[in-house]
Amino acid sequence: MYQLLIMTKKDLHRKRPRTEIPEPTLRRLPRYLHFLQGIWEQGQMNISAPAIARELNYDPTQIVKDLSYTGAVGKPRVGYVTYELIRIIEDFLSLNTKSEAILVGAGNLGSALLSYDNLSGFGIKIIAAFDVAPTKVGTQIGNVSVMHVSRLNELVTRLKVEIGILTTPARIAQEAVDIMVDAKIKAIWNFTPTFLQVPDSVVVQNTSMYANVAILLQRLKELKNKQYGQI
Amino acid sequence: MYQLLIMTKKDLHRKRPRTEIPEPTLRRLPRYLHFLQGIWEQGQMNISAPAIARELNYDPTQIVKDLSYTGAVGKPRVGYVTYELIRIIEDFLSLNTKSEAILVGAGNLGSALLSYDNLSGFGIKIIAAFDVAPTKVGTQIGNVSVMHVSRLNELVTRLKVEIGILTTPARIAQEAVDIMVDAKIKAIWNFTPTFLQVPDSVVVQNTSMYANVAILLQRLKELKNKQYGQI
DNA sequence: TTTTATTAAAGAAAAATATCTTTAATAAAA
DNA sequence: TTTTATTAAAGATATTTTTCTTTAATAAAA
Repeated sequence: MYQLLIMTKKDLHRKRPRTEIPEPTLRRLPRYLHFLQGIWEQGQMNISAPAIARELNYDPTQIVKDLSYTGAVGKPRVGYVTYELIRIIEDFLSLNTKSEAILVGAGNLGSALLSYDNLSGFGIKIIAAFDVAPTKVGTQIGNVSVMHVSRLNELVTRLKVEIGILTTPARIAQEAVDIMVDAKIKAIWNFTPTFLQVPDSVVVQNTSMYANVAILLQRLKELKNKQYGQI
Repeated sequence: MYQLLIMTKKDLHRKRPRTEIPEPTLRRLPRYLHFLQGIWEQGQMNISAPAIARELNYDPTQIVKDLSYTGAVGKPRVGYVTYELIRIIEDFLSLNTKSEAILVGAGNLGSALLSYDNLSGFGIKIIAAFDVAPTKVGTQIGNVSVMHVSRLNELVTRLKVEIGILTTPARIAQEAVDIMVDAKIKAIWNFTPTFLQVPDSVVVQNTSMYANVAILLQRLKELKNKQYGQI
């Protein structure tokens, strides 16, 4: 992911100590949050790390470590204050400050995200969509206007949008990214299976349906092998 | 993920050596595949691991290791035969044998997946969808019929469907999963933020939009800190 | 042919991550 | 009050994953 030629990964980590949250932790935090919201609705005022661990089938110390990244501190014999912990995690994940984003590629997946209400539920608000198809341009999908890509730069620059969601066909993904980077987009959520070329000043998060299917099918295969193997 | 009480993870791995493909590998394989399809279309007959590594910014030996899991072997000084490698990876990921799946929850995200043509492009074919809303039941979304959940068990059992896609609201996710498990679904692709309780004989693949947004926003935050921090 | 450069493959080392262990704090019970 | 059980936090260990190193193979060039 890092495009380093001279620096090794070791050097990189020496340069910025403790600033980078481990990705596994970031993947678990939303899960904790959802669980906490559930028990909060049921009126549970406090929760301990071991209790969370039991419910979610995790290691208790892992939960303590993950939570410590957010700055949350618990009390011995009591645990964490449920609503405080929820607020701390939400703040930490920037889920409260709705970041504005634009979307490029209003095809199947793009339209889905545009009309997917829940998207606003996790810190991102799509304020505009872009496409090239005349059938799409000028329409509204889920309260968001679809404009021609030629207007991307002007709008993004003017409104200082930092996040771009990429849902174009893979074929033209890099082209779309170049336009985004040109308009000073700083973070790209990539739903295409393309490996994007971007400068170091831009972060890319890949959400590959392919990868998820691959893992699911593989685990299913392994499960079957295991069962037949046991006899 | 494994619900073991007496066995430790160590024991587990001792029991099935070399059967479990590392998840990072499974995440990278589809990326290699996409890249290979690209160069194949451009008429490139052979490709070496170091060449792939240069293009995708990976470590060359990591690519060799990942590919060796699929059984692919390359020739020194030539590399791999492009089309053979594509076929081997596709076979390995079961992308050629379209597995049949059902979908539960025909809301925003569910409808999106139903009308998302590409889904069939990666080894899964949704043959039926289920919901409870009278406005949904009886309709067709992307050539797939939406039926009432009460018909799930009969249909899944009769057609021996093994894969279930979960796109219900989080609130009723576990309920829906119980129905799926009851109907002998063996693999669940979970798009809800819920932690699902399933028996050991069922595999779950979580695709959490929340987690992806969390990672993206965090990396963006870190990027800004880094830039301001440098001055 | 013989040499040379390039490569896959296998094994070792390093880094990242998860799990286990110990310690200190503290609320609840005696 | 004093004791006890439970807990968070910190540190140590183990595991997993990635990266580095070495070796052997072989196609292309001399």
